[in-house]
Amino acid sequence: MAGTKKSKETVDKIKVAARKVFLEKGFAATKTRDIAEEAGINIASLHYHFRDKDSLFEIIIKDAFANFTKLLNEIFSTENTKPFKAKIEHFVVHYTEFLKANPYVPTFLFSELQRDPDKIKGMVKDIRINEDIQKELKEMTEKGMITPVDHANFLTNMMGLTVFPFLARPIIMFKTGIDDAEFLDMLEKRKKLVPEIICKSLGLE
Amino acid sequence: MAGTKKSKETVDKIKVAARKVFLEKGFAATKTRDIAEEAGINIASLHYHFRDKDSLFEIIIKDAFANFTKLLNEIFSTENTKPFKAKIEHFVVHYTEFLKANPYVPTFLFSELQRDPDKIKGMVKDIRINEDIQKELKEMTEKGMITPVDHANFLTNMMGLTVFPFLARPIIMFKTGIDDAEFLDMLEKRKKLVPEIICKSLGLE
DNA sequence: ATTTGGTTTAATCATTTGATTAAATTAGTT
DNA sequence: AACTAATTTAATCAAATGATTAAACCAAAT
Repeated sequence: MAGTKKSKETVDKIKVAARKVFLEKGFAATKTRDIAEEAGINIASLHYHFRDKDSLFEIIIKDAFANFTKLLNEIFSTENTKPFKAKIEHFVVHYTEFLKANPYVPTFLFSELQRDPDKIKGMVKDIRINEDIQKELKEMTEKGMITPVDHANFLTNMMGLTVFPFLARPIIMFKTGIDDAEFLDMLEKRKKLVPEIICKSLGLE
Repeated sequence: MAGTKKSKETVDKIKVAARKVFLEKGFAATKTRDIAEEAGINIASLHYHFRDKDSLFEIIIKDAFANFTKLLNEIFSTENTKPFKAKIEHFVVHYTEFLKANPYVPTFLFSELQRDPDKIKGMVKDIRINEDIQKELKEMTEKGMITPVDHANFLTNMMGLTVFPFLARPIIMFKTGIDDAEFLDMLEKRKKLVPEIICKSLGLE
């Protein structure tokens, strides 16, 4: 077919641009013209490759969510034989780095999911982490290694402590008067701090 | 002056409606017509009492932020002589109840602050909590009661553990398969759990 | 070189949306 | 009751915005 190659480039340019603008501004504040301009293409071309604003958004948010949750499954897989604390460290390090590279993702996801909570159902099913974590927590409890915890609270705590600094970043920076470098340093230290907090809360070690 | 009383009612109706719609949908997704309809008034009346959409929004977001941070100052005031753990419990209980009554506030604030980070400067200055907490943490450290922590991490952890469940609520509920009642129960238990985690992390008690 | 089919563009449409205007209405004052 | 000033309303405007159309363009096949 003719022109196929060039088209693929355009599709990619649009996706990259759409991802950038949607993540920064959210769905409603994003204008199709913003995306077209960011991509350096015509608005009509956008509609030629993607039916409309909604379907383009659908693709971007699904992708963002998949990226965000991808790591989870690997790290806490039962096939992973690392010590539990090492898994937690792995989690915190990986998500801290991911969020440093994708700072807009959490606010974007939470805010768009709040506007359309049903959207979750189609996206969250890939997360298979629960069963594995639940199993490992149960085993460790039975061996007397940790205080009993349900996996919902465990995950909430670990994710909350990891993600929250990124959500509250402007407030933290402004109130403590630290600059970007110092904030990054804080994140760096939290790679050790957060796993310690979680382990202490479990009575582990 | 004539009509003053009726006008005050209208102003209140508009504020209540604006708060509701802005918090649920965010600035960009909110149409002035949505607010007018919710308030049961005419669009022009909205512009008569508030210059434009922006200035109405300004009022709402400032109010939301003030409400959100109001409790902070009281609870951790140096004039408050409660044991430190009791202050933490107080914090978690109060914020959990506040967020149960105002579930849209965190996502709304984080997402709007991300879109316009400079807006913070005008809003966060009322938070006087830092000095007091910093002082109390320092004193306890010197007395050998706790492991050293800086107040930025302390606040981040305490707020993160308290607020995060509300942000991730739809995900938590869907993945764990719990219903509203069970989620509220989880929140209830976290009123004890979170202070324990924080205290353990400090080596307190 | 011409044809063919996919792709891109400029121009334009219809609707939405923030905002305004001028008239109508209401409540207090004389 | 008539007047006055504040408030509310219906009607409308201008700009922004999502989407479409028809023509131009480009690359491969014949």
